[in-house]
Amino acid sequence: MATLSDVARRAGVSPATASRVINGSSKPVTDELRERVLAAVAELQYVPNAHAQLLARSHRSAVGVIVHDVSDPYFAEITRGLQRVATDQGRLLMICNSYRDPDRELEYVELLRGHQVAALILAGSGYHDEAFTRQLNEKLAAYEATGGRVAVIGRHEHSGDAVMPDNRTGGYLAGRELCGLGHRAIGVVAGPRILTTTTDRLAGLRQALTEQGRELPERRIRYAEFDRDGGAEATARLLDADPELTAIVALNDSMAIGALATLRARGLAVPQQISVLGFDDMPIARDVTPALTTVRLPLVDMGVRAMSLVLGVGAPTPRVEVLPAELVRRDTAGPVPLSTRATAASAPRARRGDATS
Amino acid sequence: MATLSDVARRAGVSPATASRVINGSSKPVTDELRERVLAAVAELQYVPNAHAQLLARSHRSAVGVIVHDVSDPYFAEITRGLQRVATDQGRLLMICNSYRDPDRELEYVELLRGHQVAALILAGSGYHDEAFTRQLNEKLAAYEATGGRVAVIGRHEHSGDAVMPDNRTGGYLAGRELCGLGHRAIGVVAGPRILTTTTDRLAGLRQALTEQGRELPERRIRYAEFDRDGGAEATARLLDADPELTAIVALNDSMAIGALATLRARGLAVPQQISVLGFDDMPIARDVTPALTTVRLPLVDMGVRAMSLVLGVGAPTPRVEVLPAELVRRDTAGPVPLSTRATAASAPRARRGDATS
DNA sequence: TCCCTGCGGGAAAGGGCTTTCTCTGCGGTA
DNA sequence: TACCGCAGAGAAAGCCCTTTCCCGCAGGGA
Repeated sequence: MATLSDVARRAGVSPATASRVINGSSKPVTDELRERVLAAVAELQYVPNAHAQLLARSHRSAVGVIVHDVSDPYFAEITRGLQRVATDQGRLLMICNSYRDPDRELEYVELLRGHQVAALILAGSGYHDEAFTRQLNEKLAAYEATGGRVAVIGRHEHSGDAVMPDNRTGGYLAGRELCGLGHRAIGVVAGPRILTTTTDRLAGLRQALTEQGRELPERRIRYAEFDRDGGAEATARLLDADPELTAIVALNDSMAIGALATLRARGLAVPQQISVLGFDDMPIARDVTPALTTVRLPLVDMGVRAMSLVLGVGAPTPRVEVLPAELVRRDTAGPVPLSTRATAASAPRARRGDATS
Repeated sequence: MATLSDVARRAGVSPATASRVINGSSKPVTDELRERVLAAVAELQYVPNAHAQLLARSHRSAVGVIVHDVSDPYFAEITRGLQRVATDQGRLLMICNSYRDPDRELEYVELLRGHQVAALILAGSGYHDEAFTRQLNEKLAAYEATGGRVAVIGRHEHSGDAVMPDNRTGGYLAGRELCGLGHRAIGVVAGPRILTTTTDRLAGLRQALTEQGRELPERRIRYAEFDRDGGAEATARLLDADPELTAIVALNDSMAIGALATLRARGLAVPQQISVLGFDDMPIARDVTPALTTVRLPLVDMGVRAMSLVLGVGAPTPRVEVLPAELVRRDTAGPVPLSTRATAASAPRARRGDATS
């Protein structure tokens, strides 16, 4: 690879001058030398070594992002928001997928710190795990002590700036909607119980039901992976245990899509025989049939806010922005069937839950 | 930020020794010194400066990837394959989204070169654009001249290693299937015509129709963005111009989903009144209703192959691996309606194509 | 006893760039 | 004419690591 001194030699100037031309330094360089340098750059196909630059420059520019999985639409939307602001400010983003593995999350904090990022954004649910939370906070604190900025999206564990979707109210809205439609036997297809997102949404849901004098017993909750297959499988288990269910709340849209798949495989009509509610309102929610009734979260906006917090001026006290959840009525939630499911014929048949495959 | 010499000073050793302990060098260090260094690292929360490391180490380890958009399921799947191999070999991936902007693609090649990546993978369609192709090839050649490895996925423009989905045969399969079902009035919802992926798929489709003595006139093709909204909009335009259509081929699944949305909005039953075929078989294809009949591409495998090519031993002559396309029959393609759409009542009504919103 | 060997450790030379500081030479002022 | 100031260019000091090279020392063989 050609280096800066190669360029300088070829142009007959010092490396200092070459550097100034290439970076558009404020220091003036005569046009003739400038031309010569530019010509040499073109001839040698010179590209500056980014590591050397970053090492030599004192100021940090890139921003590190840790998400569970960018290809998950939930995070894809958040990332879109992050990108928008970052691009506007000429920042590069380094995005890492933790795949919901706490250890990997910890590793990535180190890695990004090692890459001298100016700021760090952690998006995704927190964990009910004391030891992990403490470790993470230590690492974040160490990073902040050296001037790094940190913001989290959707997790409580960090004491600094945060953008929080109102998961609890979202759960509440889902519960209230279903109660309003007359449902009593409501099952929940939940994400991993170790995630705070799961428990927050569940708490809101439970509160709504309790207020209406109904209940949400543990036996009507199934925990699984927060994805399509997890939703399909959890729905199958739920139905097997309790064929009387008239509604299912999935704690995110991916799971809801899995739930719809299982219901379809079992021949249960949505929403005539059973209602389904999702959560997040990812783009695909409107394209499934029937279109998914769900709780919308302003995902892109969450990303925008978080990035703005972290790139803007710091605040003496932590800022927490809570973004509201909102119910989006589409076609998967309807009134409770009059006969309360006298027609639950197919449930026992399809025991194996093969919709998951 | 603490530096290596801070650690060394605190441990009372030389930076060389500290470095050896931290990196697990092959050179032996006595246990006592090792302990002291490790203690200092912990106390100072030391994290090595990645840029300094990369600069000091001669060998390059990271791999650069340029895709159109990771959050697009097509590329998410490919990326999954890339990741799998890279992780196995302890390589870091730097993933960049070009958002189908050729200039951005060029920029990212430079950027990644500047970051000293060991290899470069470009995934996504090529462009029918001489000037761009030449520029890109120059840049890639310059990179390869300095020992970089390059592989492309799904584009012909580079003369080196390549992994190619068999787009043409895929298009052919789609066409043959539709012909077999008796369709004659077939419309195409296509991606941007500047993309080779679009033209390759179209070519295969056209070949199949021609073989069956049918034709695919330009007026039955609509070009739009390669995404859901593009598909919805193109379908609306197609239907407005030609209400006699009995089948629509969308050149990728996202567009197919948009097409289904438009058809639903217009009250056209799929597949009873009109058939729809997709392309790619992204995961969501089986979850829409009716489940999408589509042409499957082995996306994950494409990623695996490309990464293997680029990390394995080089070959004197370029290797091109063509991966086969395969028709997946689900529920959106059916026989041509007997009455050849006497019931096309709703098409003129919904002129505005408001399903796109 | 002497020399050689090998082990554990440090000194120092990069790696490629930015940026401060220094130097030269010119035009302008007193 | 002597001096000052400044524009424009270069020298050199880092930035933070890794790794080679070298040195001192202890142990073993002759």
